[in-house]
Amino acid sequence: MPEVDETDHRLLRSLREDGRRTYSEMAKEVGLSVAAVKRRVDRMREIGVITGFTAQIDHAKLGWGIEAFTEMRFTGTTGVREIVQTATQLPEVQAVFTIAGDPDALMHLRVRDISHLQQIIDKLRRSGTVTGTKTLMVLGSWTRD
Amino acid sequence: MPEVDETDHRLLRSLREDGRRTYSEMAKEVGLSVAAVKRRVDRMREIGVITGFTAQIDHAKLGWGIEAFTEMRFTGTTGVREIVQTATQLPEVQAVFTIAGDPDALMHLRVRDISHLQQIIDKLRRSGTVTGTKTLMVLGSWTRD
DNA sequence: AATGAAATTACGCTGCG
DNA sequence: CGCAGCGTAATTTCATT
Repeated sequence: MPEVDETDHRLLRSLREDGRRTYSEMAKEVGLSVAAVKRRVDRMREIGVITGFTAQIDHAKLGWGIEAFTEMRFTGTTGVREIVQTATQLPEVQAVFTIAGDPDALMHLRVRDISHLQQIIDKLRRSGTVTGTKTLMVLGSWTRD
Repeated sequence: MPEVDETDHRLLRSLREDGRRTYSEMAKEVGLSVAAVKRRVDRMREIGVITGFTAQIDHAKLGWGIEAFTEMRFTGTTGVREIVQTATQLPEVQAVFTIAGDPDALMHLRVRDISHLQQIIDKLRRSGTVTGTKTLMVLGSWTRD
């Protein structure tokens, strides 16, 4: 569906590195005019290749220093929608991945400290049809870009 | 340590929702002048609360439709640095989390298709001192914002 | 120390060729 | 796609509390 050529990919890479980069900067990078770059970026937003822009935050500096992944298992009758809805209401849940096989879901959590983590896991366990959890504590992380 | 007040938090929320939001928009939101908003955002970048800005991409629309998490275990002699360095050289690796306990690391992967996934897992397994892997295939995901 | 207003520069945006 | 023109935003400076 989307025709995204090599120039578009270069623009994407540039915007992933710095989402506030100006069109004139990118125009120099790819050797096009400012207007052409804007049209390409606008188009990629329209077709949904670019879904948005966001600020990257150092959560540890805001006092949310603990990061964890929790694997969750549910009863056979539990639907995906319920899983996600339960989790999204907790601000500590950064992301929910539904999984093929075992476990049923993987949740990315951010909390202030260990007792906070325990509290959130307890909430998740109590919320409905959870049959088991296993939590992986993150010691360090690296993310592309 | 960063003093981040309630106004700063409102600006952070605003910029996480839309990283290209203008200072004048945010100024209206928080009831300050454009200059004051810019100073606050600049300051949060300086102290490292805001680490950058980035474009959000729909990788499926670019043909990278498969997402997975791979848990990895290593020999006792393997250092964290080696683990991360191995992974970061593969463009398919989106993120690496080193973990307390079992497993030793969790890798977030994006690939074009299943055979591509197999190929990457093979590469990871062969690269050094891996003693075991377990891969969780992502069926669906939800991310805050 | 942080703010607002004013002035300058740069950028975003649109229409036309 | 490039060019050109106009409007808007970013950025710096200065003055104020």
